[in-house]
Amino acid sequence: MDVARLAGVSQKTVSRVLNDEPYVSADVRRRVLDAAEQLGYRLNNAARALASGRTRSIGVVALGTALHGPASLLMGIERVARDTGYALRVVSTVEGDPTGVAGAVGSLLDQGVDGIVISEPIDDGPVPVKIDVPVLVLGAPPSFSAPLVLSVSVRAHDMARAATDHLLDLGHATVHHVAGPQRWFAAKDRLDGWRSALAARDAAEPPVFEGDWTPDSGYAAGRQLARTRGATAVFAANDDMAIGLIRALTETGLRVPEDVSVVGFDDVPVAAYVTPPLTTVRQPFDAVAGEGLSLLVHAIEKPGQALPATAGQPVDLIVRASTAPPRA
Amino acid sequence: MDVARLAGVSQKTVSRVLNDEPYVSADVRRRVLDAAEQLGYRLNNAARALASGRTRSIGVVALGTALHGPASLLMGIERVARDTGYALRVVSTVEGDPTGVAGAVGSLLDQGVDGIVISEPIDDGPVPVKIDVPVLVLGAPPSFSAPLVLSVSVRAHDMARAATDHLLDLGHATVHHVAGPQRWFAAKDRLDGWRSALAARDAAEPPVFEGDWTPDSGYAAGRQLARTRGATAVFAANDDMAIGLIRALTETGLRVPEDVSVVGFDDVPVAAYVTPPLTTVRQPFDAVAGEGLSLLVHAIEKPGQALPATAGQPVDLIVRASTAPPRA
DNA sequence: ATGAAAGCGCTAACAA
DNA sequence: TTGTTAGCGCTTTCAT
Repeated sequence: MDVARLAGVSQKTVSRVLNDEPYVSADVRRRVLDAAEQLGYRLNNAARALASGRTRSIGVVALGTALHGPASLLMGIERVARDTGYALRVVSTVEGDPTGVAGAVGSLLDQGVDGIVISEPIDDGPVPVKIDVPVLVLGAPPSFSAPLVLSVSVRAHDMARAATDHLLDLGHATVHHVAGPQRWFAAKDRLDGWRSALAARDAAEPPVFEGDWTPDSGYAAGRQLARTRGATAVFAANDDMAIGLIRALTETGLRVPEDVSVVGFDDVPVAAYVTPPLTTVRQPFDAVAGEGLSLLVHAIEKPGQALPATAGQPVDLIVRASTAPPRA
Repeated sequence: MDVARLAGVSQKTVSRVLNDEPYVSADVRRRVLDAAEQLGYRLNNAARALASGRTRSIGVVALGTALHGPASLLMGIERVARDTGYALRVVSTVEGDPTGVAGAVGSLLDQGVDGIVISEPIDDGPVPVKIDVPVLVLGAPPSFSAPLVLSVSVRAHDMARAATDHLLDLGHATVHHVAGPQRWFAAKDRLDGWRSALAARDAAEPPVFEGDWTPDSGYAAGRQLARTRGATAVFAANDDMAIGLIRALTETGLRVPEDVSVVGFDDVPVAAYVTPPLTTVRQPFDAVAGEGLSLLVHAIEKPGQALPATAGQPVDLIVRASTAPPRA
């Protein structure tokens, strides 16, 4: 190889230097580095992967959407992966794709990855793929056959519960829920949290409106809710739907929070600036991504070893002006 | 290789079948496919890349943000890449990273990619990296040394101009601008478009407020603008800032659109549901991603051949309730 | 502390 | 239509 020749050493020594392996004299190291620099040399990743059996990359199955939650999570994953020295390969599960998560995972396996992150998957049924690398599932129950399946939760259940409790604490008799699409685990978790909060107080459980995360669907729910007698508090499964909901209520002459209190979910950047500023709950995307990836990298690099304990994230309810006690 | 033995053919024939190459009899193809299926066999991508010199992957330099624009673009890119049979490797440029785009590109080159997409880059200065694959720049001027640099524009300039013209057409004497951070080409384009619209009508050019895309910065601009005499129309460089701006205006007793008209940029999902519904301009992210990637894939697969002509995207101004003629 | 040889699993080029 | 022979550029293993 050229670098080796230029530095007057063997190929193996170049490999040693470039991989920061021990047993290289400072002098040789310098010569090799200079030669590599001069030649603009970069290690060929395909060859390394072939020879070593490791790709130094992590595959992510993402949802093909620019929604705040999934997008934030993906960016968090990218950042941590890069920090830990792994490259990222991204595949997203498309709406109409019959192969769903299985297809996405298969594609990552074809590409060759050392680990896989499945980010906030939707419920697609079983994943009939033999996975031979560790898998990290973010925000949903693990349901794969793989040598090791890790899971880190965003604690959406607890957050939804806190949001509902907040409304109940304010004195509302019960809380309505505008849910997300129930094929999403994230949506299911929030609904469960809401439900358990109601159950704990023996509050009546009103019928659920199932939206699709868009403000449009929140708006539609709001139109319907405005016709519902005695609805004084609503918990929406994301901020976008909450905003659509508030608009519908406002248009029908109801005031927020005087007539109806609304809580959202996500704390999107505009949540503090809409009218009224939205009470919501903030998801610790970065923390979840960081914690999950550390686990995954650990599993990749030290297979078989016990995993480090993880902290668990706090629930972060942000009270703004869209919630108030019900009128007397 | 096992599959070859099981199917009773040579390794090369297996390769032929799995790559859909011609000159394989239907019978042999079946046997090979069956054997591969039975063994759960997948081609080793590292070995293919090493032997063929192609990775069948495209690298994306993304902005490490979940903002609507960049996130939408990334998802659009992913979709098209997958459709065209390329895997995606994503690196994002981090805020404080001194190596910026150059570092990100270097990392992709290390990984090995057949082409690179630089998505809405910020102005980082020159990129001192020898790139040896075609590069596609989305939404910014090409400024790299590479065998081929393609560029597809979102036409932010024209859109900003249309937004400003809309306000001017309504009868406003001039239009204020809340700009994005000027290190972003996207922000610069919008400012230029605004400026040229004003110049074309000989309208006075008020001082620019430079925000950072967040509603907070729009809010700050709004506080300042509320104190500005004669400000009746504002064009904000994105919807989030427009929403913050409207809040500040409203809090100081000004009404939108009666006292001040506001136009945003992006058409985020909630734009139609805030109060008042926001007049804005929609960026054709999917179309831009699709067009750009087709070009890039063409350049990768048919180097040297003339590129197909591209359509160019229409400007899509969406007039809602946040704009009106100035009061008499 | 350094080097030589073998081979990772494929595809390219050429035969047959 | 199928098979043979070489590598691709590294890392591994074993010497030295």
